[in-house]
Amino acid sequence: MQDSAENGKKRGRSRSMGVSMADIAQLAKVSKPTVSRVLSGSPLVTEATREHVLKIAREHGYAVNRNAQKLRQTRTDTVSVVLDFGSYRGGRIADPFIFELLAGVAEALSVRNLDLLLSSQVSQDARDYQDQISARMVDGFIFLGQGERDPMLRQMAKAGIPFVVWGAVDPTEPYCAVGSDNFLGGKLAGTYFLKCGRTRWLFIGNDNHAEIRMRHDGLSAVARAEQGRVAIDTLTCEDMSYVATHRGVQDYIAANDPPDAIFAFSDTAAMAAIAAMREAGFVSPRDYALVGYNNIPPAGHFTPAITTVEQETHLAGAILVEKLMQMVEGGRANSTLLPTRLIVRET
Amino acid sequence: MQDSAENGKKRGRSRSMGVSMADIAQLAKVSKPTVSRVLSGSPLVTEATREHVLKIAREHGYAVNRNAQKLRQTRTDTVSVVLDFGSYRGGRIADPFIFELLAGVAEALSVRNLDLLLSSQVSQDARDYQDQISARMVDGFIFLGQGERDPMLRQMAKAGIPFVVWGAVDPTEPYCAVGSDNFLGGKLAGTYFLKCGRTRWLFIGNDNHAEIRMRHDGLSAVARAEQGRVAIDTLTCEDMSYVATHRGVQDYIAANDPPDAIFAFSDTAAMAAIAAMREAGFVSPRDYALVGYNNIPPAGHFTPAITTVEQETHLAGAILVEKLMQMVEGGRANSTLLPTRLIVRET
DNA sequence: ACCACGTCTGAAATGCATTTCAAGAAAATG
DNA sequence: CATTTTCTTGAAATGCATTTCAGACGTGGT
Repeated sequence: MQDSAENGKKRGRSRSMGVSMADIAQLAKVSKPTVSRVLSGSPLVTEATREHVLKIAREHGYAVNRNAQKLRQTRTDTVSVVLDFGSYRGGRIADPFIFELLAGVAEALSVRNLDLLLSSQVSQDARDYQDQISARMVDGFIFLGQGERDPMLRQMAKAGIPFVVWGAVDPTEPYCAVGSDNFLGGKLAGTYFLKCGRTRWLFIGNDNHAEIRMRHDGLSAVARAEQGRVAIDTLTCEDMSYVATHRGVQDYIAANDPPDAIFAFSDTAAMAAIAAMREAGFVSPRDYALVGYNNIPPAGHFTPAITTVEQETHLAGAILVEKLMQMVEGGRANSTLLPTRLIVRET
Repeated sequence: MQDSAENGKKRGRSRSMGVSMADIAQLAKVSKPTVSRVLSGSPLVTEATREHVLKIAREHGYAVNRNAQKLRQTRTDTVSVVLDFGSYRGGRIADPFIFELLAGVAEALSVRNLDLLLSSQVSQDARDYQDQISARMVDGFIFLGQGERDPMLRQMAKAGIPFVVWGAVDPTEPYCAVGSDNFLGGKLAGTYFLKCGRTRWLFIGNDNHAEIRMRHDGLSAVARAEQGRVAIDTLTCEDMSYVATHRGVQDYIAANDPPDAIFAFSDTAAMAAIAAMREAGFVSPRDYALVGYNNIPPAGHFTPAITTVEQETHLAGAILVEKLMQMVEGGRANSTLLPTRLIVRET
């Protein structure tokens, strides 16, 4: 008693158990390897055999057992996408940007016929990711936003775990990151502020996040070049939620001179800033210039429309997947900056 | 030559191949079943054995091969979440609501230690889903939004494929759906319009989508009860994107008397309507009452703030997963309406 | 007519963990 | 002390597809 085909014979038919390749082989009067070859599109079978087997397989609604398949093969053709929902759920703010990014990745994976395993339970321990590789669950990881887990990512890179990151591109980091040119993004915002003649700038964002820090640096660089003609201040909110940002701005303008330019780390944060400023009687663009980040769909339709730095999510997904697969196949992949530009909206 | 442990012996050690359970068993001087029991937390092993094996396993970074595991077991502990990114990408509108729903489902799955396979490549053929079950890829499906695929869902239900749907709850359908009480949602909007003294209502939405049709029906029921005191019209846009809705409303008000109340199928659509109306000189709430749907985070911060029907995404996720697992375990599950209420915002 | 070579197909080995069944050891009972 | 239970543990069978390797069949060459 070896194969389920024989089983079937010995212990009566349709046991409500699924059919196996052996069953199809028997029915088609060929061997398992032949069925396997047909189903995987191998050119080593005659057209006649191929059609015959295919017909039988279809008739019986047979589908290759993916677990047996993956067990035998080395690759899993599955990619884990790690997305920290938690950090977005704070204050019920699901930034649409991340969603678009996810859609971009999903699309790119499906083009290559790879499965997408979505991890929402985010671990800070490199070992957990190593385990998933060892367990042959996935071929690699795509991190959407590196958040504050840089040290872990370095460790993972050292361990040779294939992964790519959407986020800050820092050539000194040992891993492959793809992202917009955050430093340039910051400079674009600063240049825009100068063009609008603004001199009291406020940066909203948390420097613990590498992406955001680089935007901050870009903005600061422009300010510094003005040699004292521009004052720049920073507001770090408790978390990245709408609510925290809203409160943060309220508190800020209660305690300080109001800024005449605000650069927020995201369009969502920009919306929060707009609301808080309006409550205090300041409206953009009359009283202050505003720049957000991401160019999420509502940004253009908000009142006021939000000037913002665009991120190309579709392209991002394609590149992330491409880089990851390079690594999975044993190659190296280097970080990439995506085209980054300012979308000016002056209602 | 049977087990990889023996293999190891015969063809030299660390072949850069992963360690298997047999290896751990050998190292720990126990048998494979014992290791298996330890790793699956079976109570049939002594505490001493457990710790000893665990220690060795950890030392060697061993993780159970999930493919071998799933091959042997019947369950896959994986759920496929089907989400038609495509239909949202039209016009680059990623409705944050779907994202929140996804987050809710992801959270609920992770609580139960189930993996989430995200399918973005949406098939209209029931057989493709049957294949995924036959291939032991997943235990069942969660459809986020039934869109226009009702017939297929019926077929799937008949075939006994375990799945649940977020969307319209229709007791006459043979499958399990979870969703807000769309009819009630429509009635709430109508009642609100009456309270505001509005008499020329416009419904924006496509009746091909069951959810939306039911909202329409709810609204119409209220209008009908007014016996002619209320006029109600419908605007069906080309697709559900922001852009199409915006253009649709523009065209509508160019050709018709402007409505004094608008009920839009989503908050995103509501935003589009607001923009189009404003361009024509009408502002809410002065000139017209507006009700959206979903209560997405920006709705409360938009100008004007959007009155909307709330959907509880977190609860939705939990219920969807619970129902699905009931079905996977062979039980039946019946459709459920979630609490549905109007969030009134009058800026 | 015989050998070489190319094409197609099949038997057996392989990847790895779980489950069943039975046996051995230890503890409880008479 | 003999015997019945109760725990622990292990050997072997099982789930299923892919890959390697060797064999079969047919065709072109001499």
